[in-house]
Amino acid sequence: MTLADVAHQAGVSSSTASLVLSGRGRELRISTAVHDRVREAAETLGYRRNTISVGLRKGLTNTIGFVSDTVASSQLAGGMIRGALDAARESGYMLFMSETGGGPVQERRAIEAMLDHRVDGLILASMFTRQHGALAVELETLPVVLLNSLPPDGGGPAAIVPDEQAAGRAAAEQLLAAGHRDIHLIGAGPTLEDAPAASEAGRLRLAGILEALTEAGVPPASGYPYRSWNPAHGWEAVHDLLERGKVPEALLCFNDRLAFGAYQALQEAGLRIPEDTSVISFDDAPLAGWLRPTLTTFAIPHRAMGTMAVEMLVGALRAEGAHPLGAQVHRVRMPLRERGSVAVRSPA
Amino acid sequence: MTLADVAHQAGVSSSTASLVLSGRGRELRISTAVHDRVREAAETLGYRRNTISVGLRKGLTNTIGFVSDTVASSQLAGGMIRGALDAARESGYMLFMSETGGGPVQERRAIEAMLDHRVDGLILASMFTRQHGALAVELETLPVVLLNSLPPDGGGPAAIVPDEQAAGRAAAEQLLAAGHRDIHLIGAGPTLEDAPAASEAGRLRLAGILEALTEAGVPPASGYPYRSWNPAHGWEAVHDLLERGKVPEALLCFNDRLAFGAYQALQEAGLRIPEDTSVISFDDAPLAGWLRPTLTTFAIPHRAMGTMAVEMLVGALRAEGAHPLGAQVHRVRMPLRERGSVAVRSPA
DNA sequence: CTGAAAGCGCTTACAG
DNA sequence: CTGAAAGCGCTTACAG
Repeated sequence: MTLADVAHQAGVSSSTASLVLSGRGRELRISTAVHDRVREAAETLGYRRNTISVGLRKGLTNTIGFVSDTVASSQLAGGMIRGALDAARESGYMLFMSETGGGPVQERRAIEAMLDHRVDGLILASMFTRQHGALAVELETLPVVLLNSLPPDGGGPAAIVPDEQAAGRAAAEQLLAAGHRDIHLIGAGPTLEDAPAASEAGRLRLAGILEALTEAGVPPASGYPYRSWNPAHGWEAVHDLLERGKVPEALLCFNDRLAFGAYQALQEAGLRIPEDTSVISFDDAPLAGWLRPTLTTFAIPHRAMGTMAVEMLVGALRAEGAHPLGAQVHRVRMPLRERGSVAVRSPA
Repeated sequence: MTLADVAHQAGVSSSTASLVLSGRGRELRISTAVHDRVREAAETLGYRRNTISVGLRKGLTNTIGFVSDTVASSQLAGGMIRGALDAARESGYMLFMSETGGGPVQERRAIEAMLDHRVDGLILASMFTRQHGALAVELETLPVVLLNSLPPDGGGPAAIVPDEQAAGRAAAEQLLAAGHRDIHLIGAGPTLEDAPAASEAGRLRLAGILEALTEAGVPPASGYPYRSWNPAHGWEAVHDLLERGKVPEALLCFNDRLAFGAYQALQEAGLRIPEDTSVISFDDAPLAGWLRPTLTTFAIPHRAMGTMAVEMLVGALRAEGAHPLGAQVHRVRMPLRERGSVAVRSPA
C-alpha cells in the first residue's frame, strides 16, 4: 500500500494525495470532493504512510535516541524511561533505546549508531547523577539533553537533574521540625569533605543537610561516609552506632537502601521505628513502601525528568528545526513522601 | 557527507563506492587500488552510511520493535531489556521501545507506530508471564516473538517464558532434600485450585510444587493464596500462621516480595531464619540479596530471555527474510540462587 | 485547484 | 573491472 495506490484509487495525482493526507489540503484549497475521495481511498486500502521515505525526503525521522549507561537494566530509574516514552508518544515521536554500560567508548558507538539512524534529537541518560564527560563534536549539530547528569566543564547541552541540595535541606529541616537534635548521617558526613567523590547526589545532599543543620546550630551527631550505598553499609553503620551504647534519636540516610540496612540493625537490636529512632531518606525506591513501618523519603522525580527531557527536545525541534539546546541546568524538585518512619519528639 | 561525496573524492562512481563500502567489492573483483581509494576517501571525509536511505531502498531497516506493557518502568524485569539491547547491538540492530501500560488499544497503537517505522521484527514483552491476547493480522507478515507471555489460543507467534513448573518442582525438592516435612505455601495453594487466576507463573509454580510434594507423600501443611504478591501479604500470612501457635519449619513463598513480608513477620516474632524457619522463593529480585539472611530463590532468567528473543528474530530475518516465526514455546530454565535462608534439618 | 518533475541517499540489475 | 540509470515512497517547489 503506497501513496501511489491511494492516489490511483482516488483518481488523483500522488501530489494531491500527499497534500490531503498530510493535512495541507485545506490550506491549499483542494476541493472537498477530492479531499473526501482521497481520505476514503486511504481508509479502504488501509494506507499508512511510510515513515522511512518521509524521513529520507524531509531529513527528519520523528525519532529520538535515548542512550543510557544502565538505566533500563539497573531497575532503579525506570521512571525516566516511562516519562520519556509517554512524552514521546504524546508528541508522535519514537524512541530508540541503547545501553552502554557506562564506558565512554561504548557511549560513542551508541551515539554513532543513533546518528546513523538519523535521530532528530538525543537524550543522554545516567543511572546516578554525575558530571558527564566531554561530548563528541557531531553532537553540536542536533538537540541534545543530558538526563540526570551535569554538563562537562566548559559548557555543553541542556541538563536535567533532581534538586538534591534542596532535598538535603528539606530532609534535615524535617527532622529538626520534629524536634530531633541527635541526628546521625548514614552514607556521608559528618563534614562537607566526607562525601563520595563520584556521587554528585551525595555531595549535594550533604551540602543541603549541613546548611540546614548549621543554620539551626545543630551539627550532626555523627557521620558514616561510604563510597557505595547498600543495605549492608546501613546495617554496619547503625550496628556500630549501637555498639557504642547510644540509641540514636534520628537517622538521616543518604538513600533507601542504606535506610533498609539501618532498619535491619535497629530491629535486630529490638528498637522500634519511629518510637525509639526516626529514619528519613532519599530516593523513594519501591522498597520504601514495603518496609515496616513505611519509610519517609524524598523521591527522585524520575518520571517527570524523563518527560521533561523529551518535551525540551521536541520543543527545540518544533521551534526552528534541530538547533542545539542552550546550556541551562534544570533542577527538578524532589517531593517528600511522608510516611511512617519519623516521629515527633516531645520536648524533653 | 553522502556516498556521492566519497565517490567524487575517490574519483569513482557511486555504484563502485557503494560496492566497496558494503563489502561486496572483493566479490565483484574491484581493483585493490580503487578499493583503497574509496576506503580512504570515506575515512578522511568521515562518511557514515545513511541508514534511512538504505532502509528505503532495501525495505529493511535493521530495526526491531520492543513493545511492552510496563517492562521498563515497573523496574522488575529490566534484565529483559538489557538482554535484548545487548543482543541487538551485537547483531547490528537498533531497538525501538514502547510501553502500552497493558491496554489492548494502546498495544495496537504502539504496534502500528512500529509498523509505520518499518521495523524488521517485533518483540511483544510482558511484565508478568501471562497469555497474550489475539494478535492483529498485520503481524502475520513479519517475525514476531512473545517475550514472557504465551501465544493466544489457536496458535500464534513463537514465545519465550521461564520454566515455572520445573522451578516449582525444584523449590519443593530443595526443601524436601533439606529434611523439611512441615512446608507452608505463601501466595497460593494448598490445592491446585488455589492459584491466582491471572498469573500463569502462579499456576505453574503451584503445579510443580504440588507434583513434587505429592510424589514425596508430603502434602503442604497450609496454603495462603493471594491475588497479588506483596510484602504485606507475606507478613499477613505468616502473622496468621504464628498466631495459631505453630512455628513453621519451612516457608515456600511464591515470590521474593512475599518472602520479604514473611521475613518481617518472623523477625518481629523473634524467630531466626533459617534456624527456626527456612524460607525459599522465586524471582531473585535485587531485594533477595539485601535481606538478612540473604534469600535462597529461583531466578527468572530475564536477561537470557531478552537475548533469546532478539536472537530468534535476527535468525529468522537472516534465514530467508522476514518470514513469520513458528509457534514454538521456549521454556527457559530458572536457576537456583542458593543463599542463606534454607537450613538442613537434622532428622528428629 | 491539480499534476508532472525533481530529488532525498542509497543499491542493484544491466551494460559495456 | 567500472559506470549510467532506475527506483525505493514520499514531499515540495513549480507550472498551468
